[in-house]
Amino acid sequence: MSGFDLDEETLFIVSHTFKALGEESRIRILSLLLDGERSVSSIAETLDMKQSNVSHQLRFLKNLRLVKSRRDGQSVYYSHDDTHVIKILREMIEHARHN
Amino acid sequence: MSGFDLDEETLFIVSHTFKALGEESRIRILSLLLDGERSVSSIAETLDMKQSNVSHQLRFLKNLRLVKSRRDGQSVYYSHDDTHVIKILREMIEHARHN
DNA sequence: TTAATATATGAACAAATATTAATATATAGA
DNA sequence: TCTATATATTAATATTTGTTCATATATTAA
Repeated sequence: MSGFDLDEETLFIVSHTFKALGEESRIRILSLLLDGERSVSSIAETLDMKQSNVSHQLRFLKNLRLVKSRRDGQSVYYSHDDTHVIKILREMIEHARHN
Repeated sequence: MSGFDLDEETLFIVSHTFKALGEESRIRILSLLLDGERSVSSIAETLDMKQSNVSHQLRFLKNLRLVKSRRDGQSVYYSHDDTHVIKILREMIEHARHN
């Protein structure tokens, strides 16, 4: 009967979602997607990351339903899919700045 | 000129703070501290963790100023030192529950 | 000072994770 | 169909990170 009273499943989701936000490459991807949807290659080019790496990170984010994807022709466009988590990311960035 | 326009230092703080919240052992420590300050040995005993491990995790949290410490005799008592981050943790837990 | 207790630290190890390279799959157009 | 382009996947490697062990430091009491 202490603190948040966390059950195992909640603890699992919380820790994994924070892990998703705890890596610079993924933060930069999520940040980029604030401007709207982006193709994989566009993300890779803009952030100077390997295409396969971007794909891996996007899959990670998609598994947690933080982003969603849409295919149009040869390209696949990714965009945010969790406004609440994005709000939390924004809050943390504001918080980090005012330190 | 994309997304949050993140400078390196902000990116560093944000990613590390999320990392701090992204590990079950540290979430459990922070959760325990909601009830008030606790000594290292008390935390270790309650959470069934090694003393040295608790010490390491507390140092991690303290470096990010998420907790603070106070020595009283032989014991060192730790408590929260960042209400905003705790608020973010609470939000994420609520979010995880309503999924 | 010596012994006992609490905490911190450094090194070693193990496990998890990010990244890369190579390749497979899918789509579009010639 | 063949070629070009975009993305996904698998396996290998590299890096980071959590945990433990052994030990050092600090405090108190005898």
